Amino acid sequence: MHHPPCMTAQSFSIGELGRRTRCKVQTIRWYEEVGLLPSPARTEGGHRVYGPAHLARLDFIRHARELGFPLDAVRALLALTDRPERECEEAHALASSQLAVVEDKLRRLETLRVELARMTDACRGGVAGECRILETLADHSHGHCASPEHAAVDAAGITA
Amino acid sequence: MHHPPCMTAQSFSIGELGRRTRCKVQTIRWYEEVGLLPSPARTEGGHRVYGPAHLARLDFIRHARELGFPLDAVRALLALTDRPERECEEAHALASSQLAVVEDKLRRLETLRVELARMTDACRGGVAGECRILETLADHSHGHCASPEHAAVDAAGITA
DNA sequence: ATGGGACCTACAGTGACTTGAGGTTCAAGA
DNA sequence: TCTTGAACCTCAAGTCACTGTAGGTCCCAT
Repeated sequence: MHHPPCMTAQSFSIGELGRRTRCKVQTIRWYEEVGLLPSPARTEGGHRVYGPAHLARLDFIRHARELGFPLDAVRALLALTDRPERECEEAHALASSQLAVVEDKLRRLETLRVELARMTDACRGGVAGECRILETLADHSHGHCASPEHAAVDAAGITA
Repeated sequence: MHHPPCMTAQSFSIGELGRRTRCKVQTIRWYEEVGLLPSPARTEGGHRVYGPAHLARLDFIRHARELGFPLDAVRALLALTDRPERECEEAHALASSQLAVVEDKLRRLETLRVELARMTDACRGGVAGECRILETLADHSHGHCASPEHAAVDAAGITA
């Protein structure tokens, strides 16, 4: 078990970068591939070598992703940090639309929680033929209340 | 503009089934392909013809999906309805694990909501270089509190 | 007979990665 | 110096639950 290679304060390997950002190595490589993270320098043998700028940028990306911003929004936010003289209206718009998305999901998940809780509560064990859970699922007139056009939308997904 | 074809109480087309279950036609075909919905009879010309049993089964599937059960769970639940003499323990286990998933997501989304609200609140307009939103995202020591091993897990996804 | 909506198959694309195969490089210990 | 084996490399395919497209066929009211 040896220590990580090329591990200084200024320069580190992809594995070390992953450790510092709680990000999988493959994910880092993928962010590079899709242009979120600039291609780093390489060793003679072809291993990636990162510096503090990469670390900061990846931290930014991870934080934004953890808040549920889709990659396109992350890209737009990164572009803003690269041009600090521009107005930050766009950042505000992206953040508040993400807030709206999250609030909407909270409302819908709460509805699901209530129905699931009712289901599990009603089931008193026994045979599948008499199971309340299965009955509820089979009930044609179940009480979901999404608007028609958004009926089946993303209720499974709830993807931030 | 003609009325839907072969549209009786007992037998109907894929389009009519979709209308009755709020389910897209392609999705129905896909459920058939992956074995959730049995292959229906066909007309001479090859059009699918469904009956009440298909309608009931698809309603069941849609309802379970809307509650966020993954397809494998839906498959297991359907298997139980097909064997009503078996114990419903499994249904109970599936429902309560789904409830736990939803509750976990609610907790995490609430955390996100608070942080996003704080961010948008703090931003008072101006130039990107001074934007609170961008600063917060860039802040290395941001206050997310997920456990280490679940840190970046699905915070973007929040997939039910 | 005709027009055109509804249907058919087959395949590609989505988001955001994850997993796998198969091979190469690096650094520590002997 | 050599060996070991974790960490690295590329490329390709798989995940989930669909959605969308292309190019054709069928059905049925007029």
